Order: sequence, then structure tokens, then C-alpha cells
Amino acid sequence: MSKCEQCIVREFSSLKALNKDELIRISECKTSKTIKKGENIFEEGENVNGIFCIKDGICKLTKLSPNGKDHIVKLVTKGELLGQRSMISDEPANLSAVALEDMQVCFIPKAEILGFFDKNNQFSMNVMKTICGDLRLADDHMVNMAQKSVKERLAETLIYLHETFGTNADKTLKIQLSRDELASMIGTATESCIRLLSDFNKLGLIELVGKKIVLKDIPKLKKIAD
Amino acid sequence: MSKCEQCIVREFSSLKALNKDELIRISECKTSKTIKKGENIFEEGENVNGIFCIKDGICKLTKLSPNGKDHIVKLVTKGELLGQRSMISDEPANLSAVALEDMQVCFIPKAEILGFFDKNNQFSMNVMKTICGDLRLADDHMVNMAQKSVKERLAETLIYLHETFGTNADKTLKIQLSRDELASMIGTATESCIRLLSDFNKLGLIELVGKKIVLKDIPKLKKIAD
DNA sequence: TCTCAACAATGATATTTATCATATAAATGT
DNA sequence: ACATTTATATGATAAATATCATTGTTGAGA
Repeated sequence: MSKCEQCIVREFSSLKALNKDELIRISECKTSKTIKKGENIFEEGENVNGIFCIKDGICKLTKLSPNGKDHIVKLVTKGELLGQRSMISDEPANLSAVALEDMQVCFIPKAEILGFFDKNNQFSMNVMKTICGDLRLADDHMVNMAQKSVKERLAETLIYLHETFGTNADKTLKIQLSRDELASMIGTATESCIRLLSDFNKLGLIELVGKKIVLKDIPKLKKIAD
Repeated sequence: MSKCEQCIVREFSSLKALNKDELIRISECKTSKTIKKGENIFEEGENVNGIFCIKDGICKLTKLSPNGKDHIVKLVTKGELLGQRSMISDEPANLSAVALEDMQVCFIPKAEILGFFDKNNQFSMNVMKTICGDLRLADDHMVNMAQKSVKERLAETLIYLHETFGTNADKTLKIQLSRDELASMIGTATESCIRLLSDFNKLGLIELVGKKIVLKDIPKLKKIAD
């Protein structure tokens, strides 16, 4: 079993507040998993009973809307933790986590984490701050969904993907979402999303390289996004 | 100065975990304010430096969208706390709080609250759970905004207002929002909101009594809301 | 009581977005 | 390598929603 102490991704999450002994305890009780692209880490409504630490890969957090469409609420990547909210609220997961690429994740049981809450204030403060950050993002996102047009949301999302996940050598966005997934991030029909991408392409704002996307004119995209 | 110990609203918030001594400490450092309808408790971007405990009244939490329209993110009422997220994140307020009716609020300085975080685990757990609940609502809300039609959102909001704030003796909704405010809760143009209210009225789902609203057929409204 | 300003209502129209249909391109399994 | 599925693309059209213009209503303050 690999040692959390030597795992570099912990430095990027609330876990960085844990000391040597605490990390050793986690190493002993955690379980590591490989998740293949397209598989669930957990599903909406499921009891999670612990948190997941993402060692490698990216996943989407989705929620099923009553109309039957999935909405992508957030993308979560290497170094981040999953399932904190459910654990603290002591409720089933509100969102599903689905791998966008092959992933390595570690599962840490709830009991262990709750123990640290009592003893390590810095750790619980870190978790709180993370959740507060998520809340802020969610509120901002909600207002965007309610007040911005699909075009504005698409431009904004493209810039977000560019800034957050970067580009490949050929300048294409490193994170590769299907048109369908992109549509369900911005909350629109797949066809509308494709059409707007075509428009952006014709306007020279982006370039479509097969299924991949290159951002050609970021200042203009930012202007559209507001 | 009134005593927090004898204030009943604390029973409805995270503050219920505080013991007698802690409540006395708060009584000594808190300040009480009257906020008139339409006035701000705090404004987006402002440094809050503490939390507000709502003793009486209702306020709206709004965020200004880049298009210049205000969006109502949440309604907050008697017994709830305000400003927790900003305090924990150590960031300026992300939302403005505006009184919908005359309010009584108490302000508790940050230093005091942070002190309790260290010493009273139940209290910090309560705060965490509240914020987790807010996050869950925000995510749900985001998906609604992204995936539901304006009509669905209006029906849903009417039911929410009914269930949360109840009705007057004449069956009208107790909380009275202007058409403009209702529109900015559901994320649509004021005229669209008014038009849909007229439609609901003609269909016998609601009744418009001047500026007030009576829900006539809740089951059908729920069906529309999904 | 009158006046003005804010709010509510509605029509006409433009714009945005979804839906349905169909075509093409790319990926997948055998 | 071929057939079959899946994803992308685009046109035609319908539906939802926003915008602009106008009128009616209400309530607060002079």
C-alpha cells in the first residue's frame, strides 16, 4: 500500500494540514482505486461514507434534472477532494462523480476524517474554506445561468477550460469534452452548443480541429463572456 | 443591552450550540441594529468582519450580474445567520443583503465567533452543516436555472414561497415580493414574469389580488414545477 | 384631494433557443 | 476491412423569451 506521506497531491488539498502521524493513519485505512473513463466514482443518492482524494485524472460532477438531462455542475481534478459535503451533512451524495479520463483515487473512511475534525483545527478550517469556496462558485454560477445568454456562457466556459486545464502542444484545449458535455455545462441543447461553436469558428474566435477546440481570440471571447 | 441568553431566535441557528457563558460573552460584544425595508445590511464587495443574526424580518441576498440586473440568490429570515461564508473564507461579501421588510439584526464581531470555532466543536460543526446545506441548495438551484423553463421556475418559486413563508388570513402569500423581485428570483424579464402570472391566473392556478398572489391549485402548480 | 412616481399589465415585435429531421464524419467491435 | 453505432454538423421550423411601447393602477406625499 502506497504511503500518503509520500503522495504529492495531498499538498493541494485540505489534507496538507495533517501531520506525519495523521498521514500514516490514513495510509493504513485508505483504499486505492482505478476508475476507468466513463465510470462512476459515486452516484447521486448513494451513501458515500467517506471522502475521495483524486491522485490523478479529471471527473465531472453531474446532477440529473427532472427533465432527464444531466447537468455538469463542476469539474474536479488531481489534488482535490470529493464527497466532503455529503460527509459533513451526513446525507447521500447530491451529485454524481463520473471520470472524464482514467483516474486514480483513494478512499478515506468517514470515521477517520471526522476524528481529525476534532483534533486538527487547521484541517477542519481548510475543509470549511474549501466548501465556502464551492458555495461562492455555485452562487456565481447560478447567477450566470439565470442572467447570461447561451452565447455568453459558452464563451465564458471556453475561457474557464483554457485557464484551468491549459492546452496541448497543438494549442487545442487539454480537457476534451464532447459537444454534449459542453452543452450540459452551459445548460443548453447539444445542437445549440454546436451551432454556436460553428459561429465562433466562422468569426475566427476559435478553431475546430476535429472534435478539439483551439481558442484563437481570447480577448474577444472574454468580451463576449462579459 | 438585551441578553442573547433570553433571545429565542438563537435556537434556530448554529448558535444553539453555545453554552451560557458563551452567550453572555456574545451579549457583551454584540450590537443590535434596526434595518428599514429597502436598506442594505451589507453590500457585495464589502468587508463584513462578523456575522449577523436575524432577530426579526426577512431579507434578500442578491448578486449583481454583469448585464446590470440583480439576481436574488436566496431569501433569509428570522433565526438565520448572515455572513458566515465571507467570514470563514476571509473574503469580502459575495452577495448583498437587502431588507424586504423592517428588520432587527444583531452583529457579532468575527473575533468572537472564530474563538468559538476553536473551543466549541458542536458550534463549528453546526456552521459547517449550514454552509453545506447552502451549497446543496445552490447546486440544485443552479441546475434548475440551467435546465428548467421560466414557467417551471415560476411555479416552483411560488410553491417555495408558499411553503416557506406561509399565507395571510386572506390566503395571499405572506411574503410580498414585487413582480420585479419575483422575476429576479427566477431569472427572467419582469414582463415575462407578469405575463406568466397572468396565464396562471387565467388557468385558475393562482389568483391575483392586487399585487398579492393566492395559490389556488397547488397540485397542478407542483406538476408544472416538476 | 390631487399629483406624481412607481408598479403592474398587455400588445406588438424581435431575438434567442429548442426541437425535429437529416446528412456527414468518426469511432468501435467483429 | 466492413458494418454498426455514436458524435458532429447543419437546415428548417416551432416555441420560448426578451425588448420596446403604451396604458392602466396604486399608493405616498405635497
